[in-house]
Amino acid sequence: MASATTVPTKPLVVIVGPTAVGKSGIAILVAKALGTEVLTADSRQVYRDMDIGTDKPTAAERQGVPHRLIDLVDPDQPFNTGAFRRQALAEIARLHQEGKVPLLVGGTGLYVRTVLRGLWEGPAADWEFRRALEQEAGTKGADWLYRRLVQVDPESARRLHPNDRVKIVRALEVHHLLGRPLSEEHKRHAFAEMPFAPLLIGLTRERTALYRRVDERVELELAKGLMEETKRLLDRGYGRHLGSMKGLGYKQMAGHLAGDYDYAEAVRWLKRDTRRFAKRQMTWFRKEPGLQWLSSEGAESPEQVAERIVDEVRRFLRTL
RNA sequence: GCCGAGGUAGCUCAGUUGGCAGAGCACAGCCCUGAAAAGGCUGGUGUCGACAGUUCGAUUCUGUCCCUCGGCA
Repeated sequence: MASATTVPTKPLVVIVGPTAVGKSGIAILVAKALGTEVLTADSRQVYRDMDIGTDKPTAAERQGVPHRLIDLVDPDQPFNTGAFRRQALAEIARLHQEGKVPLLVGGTGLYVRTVLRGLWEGPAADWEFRRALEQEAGTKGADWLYRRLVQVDPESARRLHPNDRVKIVRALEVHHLLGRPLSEEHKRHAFAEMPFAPLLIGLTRERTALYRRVDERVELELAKGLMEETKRLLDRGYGRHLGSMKGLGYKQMAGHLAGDYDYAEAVRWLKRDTRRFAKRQMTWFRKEPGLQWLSSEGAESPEQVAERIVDEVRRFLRTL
């Protein structure tokens, strides 16, 4: 780990942005121009056999550019930020060794952040413990978890809303496993690592144009067979409770297939939820330090955007 | 033309026995350290169709008019 006083010199180019902004296509062009590969930072594309719903580029679309960090696990295998980061660091190290500029591209803000600024090396999820906690919460009332957190880690309790079950459970889990409050560990870590010299580019578009692209992309995924893909996954025993099946697209299609709502509603909700997701991504990336935004207009071709990025990268590499 | 129903938030509608109007959705802002496409928080001034009347006070009652949707001609 590089300390704050040594200036990192190993370059890392990162392209982030909301879903449907056009990252994948542009990234392939940039990677080609730079003679490198694409490292995908996407928490959904890590799952094998989930292709249409996660909008993985096809072999033809990849144009011979190798893509890494996708298809890492089966849909029922646990995956998490830490696993992603370890594999990402390994790929980055390899590319540096080969004299290539690593290019990290994706929309999962947390994954990108842990590569750029580190991750507190705490214990991974203990699903057994979580299940037991949830069960106890079932009998002792909904606010029992929160009250317990107030006792054990008041700082975390102050930062979390009583309704935020997922994060309350994680804080309790860490305290249970380590005997120390999560809030202290996070405060100490503070995302202060800086292993690379980063160039951080955020792709964006005008909001209504972005939302139009979201709707179009949903329609395209449906036309490509999102429903059939979902059915295939369910038939293979990947149930709705799995984290991978809670992703956009699969969640709505599975709900419809189970008879919860009709097809038109499933599509409407998928579009809505994807728009909301894009909005949340924008909120996340907005506060990523050092990020420079690159807004592309509707008329601008992916080639033109890629060219602007490549120019930026060349300028950046000269400064190292 | 007549009869009926209705005109309230961007949309669908609720409501006020007359007292500064409220839900869902849409949308906007935000939080986030091994589930992160997950999970969570916050945000509602809108000529209550127009004009006049009654009233301390009208979106609510009365009258006239305008518009929309049905039905009958």
